[in-house]
Amino acid sequence: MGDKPTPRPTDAELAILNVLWERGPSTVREVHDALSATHDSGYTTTLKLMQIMTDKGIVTRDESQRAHVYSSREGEQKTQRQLLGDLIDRAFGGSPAKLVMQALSASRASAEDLTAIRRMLDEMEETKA
Amino acid sequence: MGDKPTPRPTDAELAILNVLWERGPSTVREVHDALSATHDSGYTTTLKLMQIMTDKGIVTRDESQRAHVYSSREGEQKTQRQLLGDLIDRAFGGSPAKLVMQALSASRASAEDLTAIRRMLDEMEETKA
DNA sequence: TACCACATACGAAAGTTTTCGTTGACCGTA
DNA sequence: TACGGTCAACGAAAACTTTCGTATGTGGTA
Repeated sequence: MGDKPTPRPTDAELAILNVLWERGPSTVREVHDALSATHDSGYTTTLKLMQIMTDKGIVTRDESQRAHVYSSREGEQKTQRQLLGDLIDRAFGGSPAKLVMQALSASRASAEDLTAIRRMLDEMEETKA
Repeated sequence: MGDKPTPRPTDAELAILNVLWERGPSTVREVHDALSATHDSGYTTTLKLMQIMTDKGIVTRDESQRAHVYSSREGEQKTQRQLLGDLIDRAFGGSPAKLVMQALSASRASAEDLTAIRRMLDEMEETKA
C-alpha cells in the first residue's frame, strides 16, 4: 500500500526490461551489450536510462559491487498485463475480448498456438463453472 | 505504395481517434466536447493536436466549411492491429500467442466472450486446413 | 607507484508530446 | 454597421524522452 504503481515503461525502457527479464539481474555493461545486437546507441545512454528507471522505481539496483547490478522490480508477466490493460483501455473500449479477437484475426498463429489457446479456454471454463 | 505508414498515435492522439471512430467525421468542437467528459484540457489543445495529426497524415480534413471536419485516415481495426503488432514486438518477444494467453489469463472475460473466441478459433482452423 | 581500462555521475542538447495564450478572421444579429 | 461568439492559425512554453560528452573515481597491473 502507499506505493504508487510503477509508471508505464517507455520504449527504450521496455527494451532494457526485456534484457533484465531474460538475463536476470545484470550490469549496465551486460544490458548494453545485449542491446547492441539490435540497437546502436552509446553505453552512457543505456546507463542514463537505467539510472532514470531507478529513480522511477521501475528497477532496483545493488550497489555493493563497483559495477552496480540492476533488477526489474516487477515481473515480466505483471508488466505485460499492465501494458495490455493500458492498451485495452486506450484502444479497445475497455474490452479484453475485443483485443483478443483482433489479435487472433491479425496473427497467423501456428496450429500449436491455437491448441494452447484452446486448452486455456477449457481451463478457464472449468475453474469458472 | 510509397506512402509511409502512419506513425503510431500518441496517447492524446488515440483519444481523439476514438472519438472520430465513434462519431464519424467531426469538428474540433465536437471532438473536444466528447473528450471533456473524461479530459480537462482546453479547446485549443484539442485543435492543435488535430492540426498536428493532419500534418502527420493520421487524419484528413475537409476545409469547405468554416468549422473544418476531420476524419480518421485509417479504420479503427487497422489501427488496433498496428498497436497490437507494436506491443507484440516490444513486450511479447514477437509472439502473438503469448499476448493472447496473457490477455485471457488476466481478464475475466464473460462466458459469451469465451464462446465468441472459441468460434473464432474454429473458423481459423477451418480456413487454414 | 603510475597507468590504463572501465565504472558511475552529471549536465545539457535534441527530439517529441502536450499544453495554452493570443491574434485575426468570419458569421449572425441587434 | 457595430458587436459578440466561434473558429483556425501560430508561436512558445512545459513536460517528457532519448542521446551523449565530459568529469571523476576505483581497481588491477606492469
